[in-house]
Formats: sequence, C-alpha cells, structure tokens
Amino acid sequence: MPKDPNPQPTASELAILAILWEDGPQPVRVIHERLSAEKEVVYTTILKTMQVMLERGFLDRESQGRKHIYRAAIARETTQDSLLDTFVNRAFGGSAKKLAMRALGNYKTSKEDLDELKALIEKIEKDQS
Amino acid sequence: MPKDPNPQPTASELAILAILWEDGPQPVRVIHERLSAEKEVVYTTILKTMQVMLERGFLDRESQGRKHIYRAAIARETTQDSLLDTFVNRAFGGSAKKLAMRALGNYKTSKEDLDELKALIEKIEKDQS
DNA sequence: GTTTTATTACGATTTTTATCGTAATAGATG
DNA sequence: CATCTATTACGATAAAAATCGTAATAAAAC
Repeated sequence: MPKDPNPQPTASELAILAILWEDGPQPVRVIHERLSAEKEVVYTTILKTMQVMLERGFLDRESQGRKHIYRAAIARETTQDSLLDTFVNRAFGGSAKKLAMRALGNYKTSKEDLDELKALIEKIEKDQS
Repeated sequence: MPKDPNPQPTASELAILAILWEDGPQPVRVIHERLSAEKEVVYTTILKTMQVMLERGFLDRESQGRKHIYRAAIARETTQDSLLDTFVNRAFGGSAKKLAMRALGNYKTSKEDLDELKALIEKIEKDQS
C-alpha cells in the first residue's frame, strides 16, 4: 500500500501536538498530566498514542538518560492549513468566505482583532488589483 | 446511557447531508450516483450509512410506494455551527480570528466576497461600540 | 399470476482510533 | 549490589466508522 500522502493527526493526537507546539519538547509524563486535567485518562493511553504518532511521523524523540523527550515533528502552520482545507471542503462546500463569515459571526472578537482582519482584507484587495 | 447531547455527523455522513441540503429530499439511488462520481462505492454502503443516519436522527424519510425518500432532519446552519465550534477548538486553540485569517490567506477570494466580509466586520464593530 | 428487476433490510467484516493492563527495564535509593 | 520506583514497551481489547455481500421484498413487466 502506497502510504497516505497527506496524513492528518486525529483529535487526540492534535491535543498532544497542541501542548508540544506551545511549550516545546516534553516527556510523556507532562503531556499526561496536562491532558488529565481536562479529562481523566490513563498514563499508558497517552504513551501509546504518542508511540503511534512517532511511527506516523508526527513526533520525534530524544533519549535523555532513560527518559524520552518527545517533540512535534510537523509544523503547526502546515498542519493547521491541511486540517483547514479538509474542513472547509467537508463542512462548507469549499467556501472559505462562508467559513470566515460564520466564524466571525459566532464568536466574540475584540476590536483589535477585527481591525487586524480588516487590514488583511484590504491588503489582499490591494494585491489583487 | 444518556444519549449524546450534541451528536455530529461523520465525514461520510456529511457528504450525504450536503447533497440533501442542496437538492432537497432524494432516494438512496440518487445519493449513490452522486457520490460514486467522486469515489467508487457500493450501493449498500451508502444505504447502510443512511439507515444509520436515520437512527441517529440526522435523516427522516417518507415512503413513496416502496421507495424511500430521505431528507435531512438537521439544519445545515446549526450543523455547521456545531462542527465549526469543534474545529476551531481542536485545531486553532479556540481562536476564531486565527481561523478566519488563515482561511482568507489561504484561499483566493473574490473582491465581492472580500467586500462582504469587510461590511460584516464593520457592522460587528459598530454593534460593539 | 408468474417472472424479472430494482430497492431495501440485515448481518458480518474490516479498518481505524481510543483505551487499558501487564511485563520489562533503567535509574535511584539505601 | 539489592531493592524499590518511575517510566516505557507491548499486546490486547473496546468502540466507532466504513464497507460489503446476501437475503428479502415489493413493484413492474410480461
């Protein structure tokens, strides 16, 4: 079987990646503690998931003594882009505009963020013409 | 077991819903034809999925003679909102703004759509102040 | 009314993901 | 160096989703 050209992390995997992206390389222990705060889960469940992620190429690791320090092997931005692409097609018929409008309409956004967004739009319009 | 308060359609189910939302109630036959155009799939696979969706409350159906005409039992908008909420949290740390900016940055958007978006932002800013 | 055909019903299998329990092991402690 | 403890390795199970094959059935065609 020709391996999946565009493998995407699952929801559980993404939760792990989020921590590694944010705080840098960590041992399983830390990831487990963090995730347990939200939802009780057994240590080996996280460990197993991280080992699978290692196989799938989503994580790297380094041995420090007998401890393993894991780090994200895929970039946050490209991963998000890939997920976004899947999502916009799956749920919004491929319309990024519809998705963006819904996102803004449904969530409270600060004035600063709105201005930033407006600036981006104007920049795009300028570049287009 | 207390049933899931917020059940979400899977990717395959969403593909079926998309057609029903767009074109209105249809028999299994039509859905199968449409989806087969993109990816070969056996008729009974679609049928089974739709029967499961009926059980899950995602679809309704009406018997027309011996044919069953299925229709979406959940609204497109609320379904999208629910999926969007899950997605923004899962992949963008809950930031609708980051998601929106990425969507606009990654996909070509027409001037009309950009203007529409800008108008929405201005409306939100006005309402906030 | 009998045969044919299209459609649905049902059960089973496969695949993927999530989860856990037990065994092995390396390092720390005394 | 022997014992204890924390961590990883491994295999197994469970749960969810996707897929398919065969049987049943109702309508159509003759």
